Amino acid sequence: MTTATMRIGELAQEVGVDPPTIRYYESIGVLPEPERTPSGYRAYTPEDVERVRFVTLARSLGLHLDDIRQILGLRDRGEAPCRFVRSVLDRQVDAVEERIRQLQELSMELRRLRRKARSLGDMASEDPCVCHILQSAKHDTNRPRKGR
Amino acid sequence: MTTATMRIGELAQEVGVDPPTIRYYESIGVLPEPERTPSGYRAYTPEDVERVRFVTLARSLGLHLDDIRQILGLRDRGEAPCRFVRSVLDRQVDAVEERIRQLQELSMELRRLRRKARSLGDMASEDPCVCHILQSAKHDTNRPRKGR
DNA sequence: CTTGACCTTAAAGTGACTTGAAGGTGTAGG
DNA sequence: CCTACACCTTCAAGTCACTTTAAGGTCAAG
Repeated sequence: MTTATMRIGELAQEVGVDPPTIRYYESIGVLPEPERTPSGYRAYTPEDVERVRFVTLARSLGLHLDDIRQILGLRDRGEAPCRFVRSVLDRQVDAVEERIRQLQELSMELRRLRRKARSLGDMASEDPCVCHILQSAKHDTNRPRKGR
Repeated sequence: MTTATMRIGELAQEVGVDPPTIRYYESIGVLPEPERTPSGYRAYTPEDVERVRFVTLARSLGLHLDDIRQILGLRDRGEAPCRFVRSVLDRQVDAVEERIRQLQELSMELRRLRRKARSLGDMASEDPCVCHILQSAKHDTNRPRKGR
């Protein structure tokens, strides 16, 4: 029995990602180096489809590729990743909810500024300050930088 | 009357950013090239403090440096940036609220998975699938990629 | 005259890709 | 057989908003 293999484009289409993304995952060790056809094309198996699908699923939950690599690494070594997955999930819930709180504060501030902007009309360009609208914002309520 | 100038470290401390950040802003044209002392140190004026403060304020509202550069550019050419600021604000409110919606969906999904993970306990590592917990997630409810 | 805090530049690293250049492969049509 | 054309290959650079590192110059205090 010979296993049916597919090239990178077919795998990509199957899962719904771009071929360069798959090559990128391979380059950082999230996907193993696949077999090659005699002419050097990557030849993927159905298990690879499953693995890439898992990666995109985990990414859509906001997990870092670093965590995903560790989960897959555990599996590859025959260990159940449950304990690790639970801790990642805990961290992720906290991070997402913290981000939501920040964005809700930001949203209120933006709406306040927009209301003010609409009521104010255009300012004279001779005015010395950069922007009356934005400068009436509270400073530093939101300092995220990190976090999806 | 000679204007008191300050070096980059003083400006940075005043506003609460790192010196490299100020040099970065200069390199992308958000800040103009400042005067230099005879030995080559950047010499900033109080107006520069105001300008950097404005940039950090706008950044804390989530505006892109690209938009901020445009706002400052308008001002530099003597035009009032009000109209542009209003359109940026409109876009930003929409973007932030869309992001909040995505994260709220994501948060619910993550909590669902975590509940399941806790009730499930550890799986046998002989199990063929990568991760029962994560694989029970709905696929593709959230495809952000972009957006702070 | 040395120590230490500050400054300079240029380059590389971050995360998760995307885009581009330059070229090889494979197949269908004329 | 030749030529389009879609697909594949690698490597490098671009994205965004910085942060970090390296290698060196300046300046005041002790």
